[in-house]
Amino acid sequence: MGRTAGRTPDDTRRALLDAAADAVRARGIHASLDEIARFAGVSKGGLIYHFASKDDLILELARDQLAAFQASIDAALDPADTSPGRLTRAYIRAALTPAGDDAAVRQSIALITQLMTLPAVAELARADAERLDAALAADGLPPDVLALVVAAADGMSCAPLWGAATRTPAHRRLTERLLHLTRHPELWES
Amino acid sequence: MGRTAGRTPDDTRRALLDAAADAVRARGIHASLDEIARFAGVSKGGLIYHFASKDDLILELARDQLAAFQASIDAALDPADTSPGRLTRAYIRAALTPAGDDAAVRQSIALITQLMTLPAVAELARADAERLDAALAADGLPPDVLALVVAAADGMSCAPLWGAATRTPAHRRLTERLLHLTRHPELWES
DNA sequence: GTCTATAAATGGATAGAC
DNA sequence: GTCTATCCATTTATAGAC
Repeated sequence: MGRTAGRTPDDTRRALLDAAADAVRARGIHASLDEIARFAGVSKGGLIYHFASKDDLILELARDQLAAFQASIDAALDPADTSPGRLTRAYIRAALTPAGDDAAVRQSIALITQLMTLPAVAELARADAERLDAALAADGLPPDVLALVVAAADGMSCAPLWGAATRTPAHRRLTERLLHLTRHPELWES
Repeated sequence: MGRTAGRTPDDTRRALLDAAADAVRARGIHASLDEIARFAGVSKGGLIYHFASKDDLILELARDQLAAFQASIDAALDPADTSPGRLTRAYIRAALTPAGDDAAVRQSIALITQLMTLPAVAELARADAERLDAALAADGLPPDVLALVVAAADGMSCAPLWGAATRTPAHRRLTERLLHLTRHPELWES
């Protein structure tokens, strides 16, 4: 008894994580458990059954978001591309192209900054960034070119944070130019 | 009566804004008024005398931070430099060099993201970014070069947000390279 | 101009019913 | 497996003393 027809515990958990993401995006990290729970169609008590505390919920949400970004990098890997810089190209595409419904991926940057209010999340994100940096460093590009390309991609993907204009022709051209540079690093090194 | 010896109302206001900045950096946007007030050496009641509400305090703090960043750009303007790109170079220096005690300027990025939880602050920051973008667009550099250089500077200055490594040799080299590019835009345009 | 005391609201978490 | 009811801590904001 008690099981709501048509929703498994995993479904409920998924719904709660999604609701938490929406609520935090909209209201910031202080979105209340009550708000999140109602948004997911459960009660506050129901939420607490699935996540032991608010901190626990936020930490799991952070894990979920970081995993989603990594998944979008993996999805952007071109199997036919075996040249140096293939991971870097996937990173650029994942960070800058609104592929699929990945407008969400862009927004998740703003979300992560909210989640990082929690020290445990900050540490998780730091470790994740370190892992990614190491992988990129081993991607076969000259360090100077890698630094430029990653910085530019990060800068463009952060722009929405400030409400700056994005998806302008200049930005699209720049994205292409960065991808081109990873294939011809000598253009920058020379 | 009542006036605490040796501190004018403006001094108190300044102390409260500084304390709020410290508290929000340390504890996030949910730092309590009580905390902030004690840190500034006033009572909660004293704080509320100077700022009508917490939202008011946060909004004024955001104005203060944006003005400080603009001031550091102005300070980085080279009077002897009259070539196209002089404002862009000042922007790069302000965003990337820890001049003076401007380690605070770097940290203020993380602070602003916290403050943007407040919709009024988000709007303020958006308008400020728009103003800055317009000024940079009128700086005389080819749009493609401007887009690259600003994106790369933004990306490097955002890196600490993720706890990523910063001030590495590669970053210092990249900063110099970006400044160089603003003086020789044909290197990228060609 | 600043403080104390307190009101009023909200949020996180627990206990136990169903 | 989920909900209701409730407790307790925290927080913003007010009222009024000094």
